[in-house]
Amino acid sequence: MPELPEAERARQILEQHAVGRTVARVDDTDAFVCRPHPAGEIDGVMHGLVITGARRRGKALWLETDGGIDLALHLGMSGSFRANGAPSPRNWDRFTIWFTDGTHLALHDKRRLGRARLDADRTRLGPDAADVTRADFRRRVGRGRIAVKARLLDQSTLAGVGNLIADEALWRARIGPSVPAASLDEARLDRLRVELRAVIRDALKPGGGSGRGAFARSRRSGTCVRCGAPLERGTIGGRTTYWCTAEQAG
DNA sequence: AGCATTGTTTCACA
DNA sequence: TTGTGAAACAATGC
Repeated sequence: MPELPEAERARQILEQHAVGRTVARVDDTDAFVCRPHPAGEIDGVMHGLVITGARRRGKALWLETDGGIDLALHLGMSGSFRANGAPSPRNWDRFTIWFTDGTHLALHDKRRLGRARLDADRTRLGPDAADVTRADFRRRVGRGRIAVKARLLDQSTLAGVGNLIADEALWRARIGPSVPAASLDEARLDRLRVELRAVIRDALKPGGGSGRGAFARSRRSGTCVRCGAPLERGTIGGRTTYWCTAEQAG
């Protein structure tokens, strides 16, 4: 599920169930999720620290502590947070923080592509896609021979756009996903930014989500819900991509 | 059985 | 050196 909107919801869970609490113990025994930390290292560092903030940039999440150390958390492809839940089946809780008040918070992640690590490097992360400025968007997205969709998926260009939101925004802006990023003029870049932000805004609403837009219905039916033309399917930027053959020709 | 999956990192190559 | 694309990563669901 996780793209920017899901990451923001996850951040709110952290805000509600972690901020203000003191860490009693951490289960960091999943070596893959906690890479490169050996088991016990995060636990040792976090023990006794108070969580002072829950922050997000794009899909990257992190908890701030009164020890000046950040705990970075990433949902990967299938992660979510469960507060005070019953133990999940098949040990799908990959990382758990217990607090001194008896509550706990678990990173539930079937595929184990989620991450928990200390002092992660966020310097190469671009501006958050939800509030990137028009000038910034033009400069960062509208460059290079790379397909515009691949550019949108690059987290150092913009932070937060994933496969579904990229397809949805390009469809709404009527831009072909494979056109070179630098071939878009300012008007089209502005249009893309407006639609991208609208997609994110809708997905942040209650009942929304990254795969709940109008284009998601087209994707299921194989037909553009706007014009009725068949959708094309291909691979762009390493991800399966759908687009309308009539409206997104160029 | 085989293929696809809403993400990131690493590696090869131009 | 920089930009680009493909493969690898892990596990599940169809």
